[in-house]
Amino acid sequence: MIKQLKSEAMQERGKAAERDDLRQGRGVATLEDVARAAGVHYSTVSRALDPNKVWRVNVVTRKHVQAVARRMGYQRDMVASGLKRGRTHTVAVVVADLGNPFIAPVLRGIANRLEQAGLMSMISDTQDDSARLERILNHLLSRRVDAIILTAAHLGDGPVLRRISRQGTPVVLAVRNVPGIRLPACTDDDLLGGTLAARHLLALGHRRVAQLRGPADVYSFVERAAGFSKTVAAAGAVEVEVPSTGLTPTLDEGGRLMRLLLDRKRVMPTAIFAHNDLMALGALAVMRERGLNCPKDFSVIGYNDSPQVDRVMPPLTTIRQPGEELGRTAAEMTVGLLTSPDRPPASRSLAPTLVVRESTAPR
Amino acid sequence: MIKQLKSEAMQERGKAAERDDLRQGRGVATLEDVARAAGVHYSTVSRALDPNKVWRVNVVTRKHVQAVARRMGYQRDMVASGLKRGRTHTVAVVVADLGNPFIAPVLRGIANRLEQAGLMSMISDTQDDSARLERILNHLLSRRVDAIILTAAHLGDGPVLRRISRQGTPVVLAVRNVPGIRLPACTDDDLLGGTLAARHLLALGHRRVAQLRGPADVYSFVERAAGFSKTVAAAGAVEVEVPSTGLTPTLDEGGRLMRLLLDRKRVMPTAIFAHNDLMALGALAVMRERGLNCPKDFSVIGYNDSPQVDRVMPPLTTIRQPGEELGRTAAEMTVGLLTSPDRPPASRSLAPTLVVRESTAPR
DNA sequence: GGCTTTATGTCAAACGTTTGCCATACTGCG
DNA sequence: CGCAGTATGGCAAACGTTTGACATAAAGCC
Repeated sequence: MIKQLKSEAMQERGKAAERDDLRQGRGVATLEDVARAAGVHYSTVSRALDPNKVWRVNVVTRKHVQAVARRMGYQRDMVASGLKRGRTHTVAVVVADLGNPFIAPVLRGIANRLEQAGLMSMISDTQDDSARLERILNHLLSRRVDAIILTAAHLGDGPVLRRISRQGTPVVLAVRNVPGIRLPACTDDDLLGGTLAARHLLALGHRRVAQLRGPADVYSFVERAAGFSKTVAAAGAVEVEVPSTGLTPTLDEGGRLMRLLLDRKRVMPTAIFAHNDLMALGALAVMRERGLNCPKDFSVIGYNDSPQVDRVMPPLTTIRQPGEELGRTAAEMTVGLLTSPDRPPASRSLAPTLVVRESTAPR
Repeated sequence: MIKQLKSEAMQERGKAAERDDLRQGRGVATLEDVARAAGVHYSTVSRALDPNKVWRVNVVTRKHVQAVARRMGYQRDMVASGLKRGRTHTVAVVVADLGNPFIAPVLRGIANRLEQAGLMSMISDTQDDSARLERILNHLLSRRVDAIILTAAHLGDGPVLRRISRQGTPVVLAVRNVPGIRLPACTDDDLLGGTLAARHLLALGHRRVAQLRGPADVYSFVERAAGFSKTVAAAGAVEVEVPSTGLTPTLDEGGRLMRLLLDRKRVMPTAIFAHNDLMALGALAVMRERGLNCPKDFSVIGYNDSPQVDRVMPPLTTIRQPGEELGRTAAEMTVGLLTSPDRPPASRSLAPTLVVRESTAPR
């Protein structure tokens, strides 16, 4: 009965004010606009719309306020909210190269999981350059992103990452790890991946092999190289050295290394382990332009199982990294870190698998 | 002389305060921290660090403040600044599908241009779903992004876009246009693209052709279809209808349509125009699984010239959209819109080109 | 010397939310 | 009826920056 009255009174107050629904700022309603229209104080509106605070407001008032807010199309201003609460509900995702098709599933995994948690992802591209990375990280810090998922780490980035982390923004490493850093990471087991690649080539009877190496300051490639070399050596096979490593793990660099290898007038390998699919594709292109055939002249194995490499010519044998799962898990860890910052999630390493196609053949 | 004194006094004041450089909040310096350390009012710090306001502060003070700020690693809090100024220096880029390799160059073009203007890009993926798009747009609004570059528009999105635009956030259309909307757009000339595809097939002697259509509510595909059909009809050739259109322009849908076409026990086309490369690839996969050969049994032409389609089997004939340029131009328009909101940039339509490879052959 | 300029810094009010605290009114209880 | 207890809403101070308005002092001018 009393509630009834209350409600009616509110509607009266309401009507009077609703005529000029919005002040004419941006065409967006603020708490104060809604408050005026609903005939209550704006703090009440704030509470009525905050699931964690609704219990502070009477159910009748709440319904009324919510209705008015909905009608006016009120949307909480995340900037103001972010300033006050210190949470922007934004997670930055830093990638090395958006042009690498492998990254797409990772991003999808991340975005999907983050969205479930009400977080948005903000993607930036370092172009595999540490200086750019540092600039980007500073920028992100000043934007107060809630966390950073970094898939573009180089070995030398440790100090910067520690600084960022110390300043209070959680950092989660994905895909690329940095050894010795105390940061949760979700990566592929690259040592195993390199081993699988070597075993496959050895099993096909290859005794002279070579690697087209990715950047030496990226841990993933260091590990792939190590796993590969160790396995090759253990089998007593010989590894032919390519006199350079890729500056970036890209098509062009893969091509450059392949040319370098071919131009050395020395003993040739019969099989090649490219540190990622893009480099493998680059190498294949060079082979084609020199009239060489894969897998006849060279067996080639890539890494990542990027989308579409099953359709190139020849379909690429490769090591599959579980891209989407890596992304999802990294996002999962990030969410965990945000909800309970005290207990940081344990790092995880996911096992890659060998995918045999037609770019590798028995010797 | 006087300035000298001033400077010394400042240093005195400074020293006293610098001992406890930071209040212990987040490990980040605020204007007030810097002000205390430098012995001036925080508004002075704000001005000393704002290129547009430095003239308001004496050169000695300025140098001093800047030095202190640098030493303390001060970084302007973009959230607070955004709240006050109403500019977040963030541009949202909305894409339909990050898994579409064609989008990578577009994004690179956008990011590079925006970065020059001191803007960050925030990427989100609608998965080609209008409901998701609306949710995302609302979210972006509440985050007060400075502008939105939309590459994922559907025909039905007009009202939503108008609403967003009316509420004060500039929207620029890229890649996909929406006819009749008064929004600057930077798109490919899809009508021409469809025409080029048809001409190419006709020139090869094909008289029965079919289209694997992208979503009927995306203008790009409508245009491609129109350009193609018109040209085919004008030449007196016959267009075999596929009894469905792709729900999304993806690999799977391309495959589905191809199956549908093959399963109809009716007259078969000799050439196929897939509305994008992904759909073409999907169709090729189905052909392979049915033991059909491209280009022997069917010539196939795609659209976009996505990265890597020159390496698939058979290398894909396709219509090239200038992805990076599309992105760069859209970003350019956005920057223009932000610097002079009064005079909106004119829409632009870039011409596509035919890229002939091996998936098309004479009939 | 008294006057107006000009240069430079400080003050304080925003921006839109969030939230601890207070005021009020109502409830239940002896 | 008086009092503690509870439910509910308002008040106002933050969050960190920006910026118009003001204060102060020095400089220029007659």
